[in-house]
Amino acid sequence: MAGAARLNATSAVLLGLLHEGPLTGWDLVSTAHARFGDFWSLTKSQVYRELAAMSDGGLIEAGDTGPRDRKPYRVTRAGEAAFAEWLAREPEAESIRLPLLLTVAFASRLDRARLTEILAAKRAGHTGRLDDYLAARDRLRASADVDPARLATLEYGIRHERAVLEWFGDLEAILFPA
Amino acid sequence: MAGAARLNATSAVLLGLLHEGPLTGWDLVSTAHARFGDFWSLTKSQVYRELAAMSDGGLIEAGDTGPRDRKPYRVTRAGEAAFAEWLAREPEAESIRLPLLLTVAFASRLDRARLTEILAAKRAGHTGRLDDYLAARDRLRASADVDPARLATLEYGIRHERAVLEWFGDLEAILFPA
DNA sequence: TAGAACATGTAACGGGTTACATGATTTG
DNA sequence: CAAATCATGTAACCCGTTACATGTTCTA
Repeated sequence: MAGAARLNATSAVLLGLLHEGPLTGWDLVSTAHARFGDFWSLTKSQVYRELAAMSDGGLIEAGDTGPRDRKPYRVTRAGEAAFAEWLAREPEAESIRLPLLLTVAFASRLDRARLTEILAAKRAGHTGRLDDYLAARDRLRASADVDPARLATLEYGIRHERAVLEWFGDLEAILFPA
Repeated sequence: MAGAARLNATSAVLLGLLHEGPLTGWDLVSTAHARFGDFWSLTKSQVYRELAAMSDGGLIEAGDTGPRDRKPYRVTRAGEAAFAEWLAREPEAESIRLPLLLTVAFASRLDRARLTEILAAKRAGHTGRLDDYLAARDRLRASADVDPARLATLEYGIRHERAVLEWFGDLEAILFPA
């Protein structure tokens, strides 16, 4: 029965997507990547593993196998309950792991030219991502049915990237004061 | 010889700290927490595990055991080389995992009052963290020997927190357009 | 002298990543 | 008919977290 092992965030994401209709593992991978990839990554190994576990736990059920072994899953009542409980809980603290800041923290031990190179590359990456987010926002706003939740998460990305880019702008001045 | 298994970021952090002089596992835990905790967390289990592994790999060496079984480690030549190589590499992409954004992404399935509650709590947390960072920056600037690298990482935190707080300010308007 | 802080570690688990393995269907 | 894409999954590893286990030294 219910007491099922606490849902982890990755399964919860999958369960949440399945609330919109049956999907196969493959669909879940691509949908999750498109919708949440910017702030929650997952791999197909995880997806198939969690689907198997949730199926065992009675949170989802597989429907009839279609062409190419497509196996659509749908949420059960127990799954709906588990998801509702997960969604209403206090969200975990974000786990922060920023490899670039480690490099910066040890900047004094790094050749300055190499450091500049690394920073330029990272900066370009963030610029590109900001552009992507802005373009996505434009597209979203222009579309018929704007999904406010998607707009909200996109907006997070935009503000974050802008902040990071501002930081890059001041970084050399901070690291190498006159 | 060298070909030693690629250094992971957590060992690299420890190695980097050991470049400033011998430290015990205990010292490393507290120093790493103080210096990098804002963007790279680690636990003592990891520290003792990585110290053992690096010692096996010849990257560090234990000195004489002191009182309370204090066991100071120091970096070897091989360790210096491994760290230098690690530091000059292209930093990994940041792994992003923001549980709050999952909650926001599924906001439409969540009771609005509960959502507001969750957002308020998270927002307060970010406000507190920003205050901490600002205070730390003041202290750092006032100190005799300002460490530019520490200032740079702190500055990242400050800009990030400000951006997040701005986002919170607009969030309800985005999620619940008039 | 009791409790806090110091100090070391192990064991077990959870979950993210990568590599491996296989085959079906579509499309050019 | 070849190549790309679709589609499923397993195995092994790495590493972060939590709980467990033990003992020492300082300090109030």
